[in-house]
Amino acid sequence: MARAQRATIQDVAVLSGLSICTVSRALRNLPNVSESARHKVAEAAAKLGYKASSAAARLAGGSTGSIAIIAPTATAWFFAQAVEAAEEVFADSGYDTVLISLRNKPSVQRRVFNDLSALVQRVDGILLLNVDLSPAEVALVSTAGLAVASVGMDAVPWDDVGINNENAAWQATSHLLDLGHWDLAILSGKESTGHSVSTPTDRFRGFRRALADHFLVVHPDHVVTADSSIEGGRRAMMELITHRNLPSAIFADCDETAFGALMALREHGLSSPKDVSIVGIDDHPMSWFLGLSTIYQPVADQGAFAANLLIDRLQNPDAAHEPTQHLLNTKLIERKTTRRKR
Amino acid sequence: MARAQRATIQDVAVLSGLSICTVSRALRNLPNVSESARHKVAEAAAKLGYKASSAAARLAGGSTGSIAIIAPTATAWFFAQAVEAAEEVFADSGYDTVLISLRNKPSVQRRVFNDLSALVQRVDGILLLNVDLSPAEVALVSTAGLAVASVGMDAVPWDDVGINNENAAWQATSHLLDLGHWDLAILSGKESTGHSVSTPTDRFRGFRRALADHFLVVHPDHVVTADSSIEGGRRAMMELITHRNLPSAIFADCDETAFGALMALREHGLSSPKDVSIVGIDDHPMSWFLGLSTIYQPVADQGAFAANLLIDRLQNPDAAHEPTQHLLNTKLIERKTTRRKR
DNA sequence: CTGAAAGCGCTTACAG
DNA sequence: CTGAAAGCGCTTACAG
Repeated sequence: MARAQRATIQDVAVLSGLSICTVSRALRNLPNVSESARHKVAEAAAKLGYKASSAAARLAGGSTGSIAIIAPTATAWFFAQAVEAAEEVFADSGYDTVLISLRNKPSVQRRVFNDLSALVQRVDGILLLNVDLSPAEVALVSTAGLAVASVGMDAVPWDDVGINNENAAWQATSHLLDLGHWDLAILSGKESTGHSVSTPTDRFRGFRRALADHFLVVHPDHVVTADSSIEGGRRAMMELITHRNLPSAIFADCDETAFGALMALREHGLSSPKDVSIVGIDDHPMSWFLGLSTIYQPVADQGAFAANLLIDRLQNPDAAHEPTQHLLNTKLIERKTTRRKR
Repeated sequence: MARAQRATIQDVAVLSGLSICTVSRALRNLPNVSESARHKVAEAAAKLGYKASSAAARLAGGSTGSIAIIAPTATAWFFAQAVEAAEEVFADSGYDTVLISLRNKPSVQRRVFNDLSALVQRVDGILLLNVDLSPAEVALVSTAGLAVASVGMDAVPWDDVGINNENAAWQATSHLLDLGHWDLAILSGKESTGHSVSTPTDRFRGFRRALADHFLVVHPDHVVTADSSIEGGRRAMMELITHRNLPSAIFADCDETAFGALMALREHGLSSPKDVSIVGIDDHPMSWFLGLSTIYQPVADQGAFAANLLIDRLQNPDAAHEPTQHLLNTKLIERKTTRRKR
């Protein structure tokens, strides 16, 4: 099976009556090409349906036309959203997106970053989504000579976009407090082991600050660790119900944790908001369905925004530029799982 | 920022004391290389941490080391699962995966398949996930000179893996019938407009056949079209409740449709299984949570299986080979939304 | 079994 | 503003 014969830069040069080199420059919008030459080249290229060979371009030192997205997993709702949004931005800018899932496994993460020098030659940039990097890995990435951007990462020497996690948690907790609850528990995300993702820490901090604003302190018994999943939330809630004591309101670190909590409640013949108010963070589509009060965060927007920052760097490689952090707004969505304490 | 200096095939040749050409052959496990040469090359390559430049290999006519996954969308639960499973297989075989989402837009699909000749030079193979292709597109793909495999597609000249949709629907419907229900409605997926995805048609057929097995026929009023989403299911169920009449049991074309139906029920002060039994297809993680009876289908397995078939073709390109279709088993999971009619 | 040579299709200095 | 030449790092016939 022969592959379809494709036009080469040579064909464009012949048809336009110019040299390969001028064609190359014209096609890449480089300076020092006359308007008439530019026009002829564009015309010839269009007629031939010419597309540069990315392999040849890459080998000769040009761009690869690909951007890698590295995510802790590709299946979680948050990441699927962010990945698709970024992919759209990349595709519209003419880039292929190479998807790399760490599959929530440290061993895979280790392998990916060990082989970074191999990846570097295959892509022009890397978009990191909430990847918990060690300082060594951060250094590796930032010296790889690629454009880099990320979503939801901290203290990192490249552009990042995320939300203010402390504030989001503060909003959620304050909502509970404003409803008259003073007996609060938190189902808290696992502290990260790396150094570039501090989401759980920040959210806990927001919880504590909201309490402090009401002259309340965090009760150790009312801090239960749950990995951010339905099952994790269910387990944490079970623990709270059976081994500790039920507070009147709960802040769940994310919506999926809240779903699990709701489930555990039901298994014990309890329900929300009757027996306990619950608020999460995310605004997962199922939250609407389940009537979960939550803090909305724009997920696709974060992916798209970071992707656009990356494209900007790629297009203005030499523009001097300090790493920036962009925080998108979150918003309380009151539904049915929170109500006034009585 | 200079990219890290990488070892080339030249370096390996010098260190091993052999020619570039022998190194190339040894590295690719081609015949006509002595054991001792193979050994020396392996050693030198390991010492240098050598990795072939995929750009150079590709340009010279070798493989690209990439495989494209094309999916209708990357955000739906089903596709996120299948994509991650396939990505794992590809990564373990040393391939990058290029993710292409059609974003559920015909215009994007058109663009992707128009530009197929450009994509062809960037990847060694294509994995299609439930992509509803026109005959022209099928022809385009199958003559592209690439390895191709798919999930959930029909009448297609390459390997496919899926489930028996007619049987799955039959299982679901028979479950309802076995519980004594004879007054059934179906929330049916939209008929596809292309020619290579017949999931909705097959599922409707299974529904009809199960009824026929009990000497029952499909009542037109009890066939409601719903696109496979929560919102679609909700709308369809609303239609059923307000403009038609409520049957005693419902087969929803997929779990997300069933979720929407459950929601509509609740909005009307009704509930399942009290007022109506509901069964879906998928075994979405939320189904467990909501107690939805459903037909389980292995999703990650389908993605992984198809990915492996693709890798096989890539590794044995000349093995004569008829396109095969592999059907994985489905299984009824009884939970709380279905019960005996009274 | 092994190697010298040509070439894949671009880009990058370097002259003009 | 334009072009001839070299070279990116591989693979593929073709000799030996």
